Amino acid sequence: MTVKLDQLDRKILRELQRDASQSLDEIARTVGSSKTPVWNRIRKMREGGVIKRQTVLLEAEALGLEACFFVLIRTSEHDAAWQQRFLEALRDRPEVQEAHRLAGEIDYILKVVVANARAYDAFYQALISEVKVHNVTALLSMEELKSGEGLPL
Amino acid sequence: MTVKLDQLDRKILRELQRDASQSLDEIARTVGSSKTPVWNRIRKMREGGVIKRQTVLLEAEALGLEACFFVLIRTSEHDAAWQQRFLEALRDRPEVQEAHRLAGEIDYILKVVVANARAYDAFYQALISEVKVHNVTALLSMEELKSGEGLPL
DNA sequence: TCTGAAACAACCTATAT
DNA sequence: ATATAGGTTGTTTCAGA
Repeated sequence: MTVKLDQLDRKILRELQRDASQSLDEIARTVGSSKTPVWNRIRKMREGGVIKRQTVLLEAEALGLEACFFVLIRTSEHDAAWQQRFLEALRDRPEVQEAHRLAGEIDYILKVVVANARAYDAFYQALISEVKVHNVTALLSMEELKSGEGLPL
Repeated sequence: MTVKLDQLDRKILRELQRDASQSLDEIARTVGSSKTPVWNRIRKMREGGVIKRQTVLLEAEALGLEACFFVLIRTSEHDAAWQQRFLEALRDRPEVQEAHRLAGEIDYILKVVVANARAYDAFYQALISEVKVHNVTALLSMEELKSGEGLPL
């Protein structure tokens, strides 16, 4: 089920990551190939799940989302039922941009994007009323220094 | 310079975030409008910077990037020159997917994606040799529970 | 696998409402 | 501000090498 990627595939992915609105002709030219092979490779990488989806990056501030928090969560509950409920709570909340289960002292990290501090508090209250957590630390982002450059190829 | 967004704009953005490969016709149909207005609105949102760019989301594992770390950094240096050098170090490193300056005890958080733990150590050693930092804590992700859903509209 | 070309679909502009 | 329509560009398929 693993697609093998050669240098040409990686060049194509690099271009797509940089600007997915380019035409096949443009991509073919910059990677030094022609339309059909580029198209076939893109199709295969889509089908093989290497390319998950095509999307747009939006300016959060323009949408009135001016606060970004990283939330560190410790829990005492580690049973399957609790995990399931926690997972569902995260999936249900669109403010949660990203969630990871961690190794070590801290059990989870979330990236949460909301309108303001009050909206974060509403999120926090809702979350802890749904699932029991031992300790929560919120780190407030003052400035995004880097983002959206895509994976290194 | 701020583009005002109405409900139709937001519906269009929701569709674009979900799947930017859709045709104008499809989008127009699902948001309950027709091609020309949808196209004009997209153009305005592009020009106004609401839509930053169009890209593809890739499967990191398929590219051999199997380790994801969140790195918490404390520093004692807070002068402008240090900040500048730190910023440049981050921008130069493609492993750094995201970087934020924080309020509070912890000064910075990074999201770093690399092939494995050894590659992370190489990154870490390179970083601390370039800029002086007081304290670094790395949180290793065991599992990505949520990502790439896009901003809430 | 790639090339080239033909068929098809979508984009973008202009014009009109 | 939205609809209709046509020229232009881009995508997809299919021969053949």
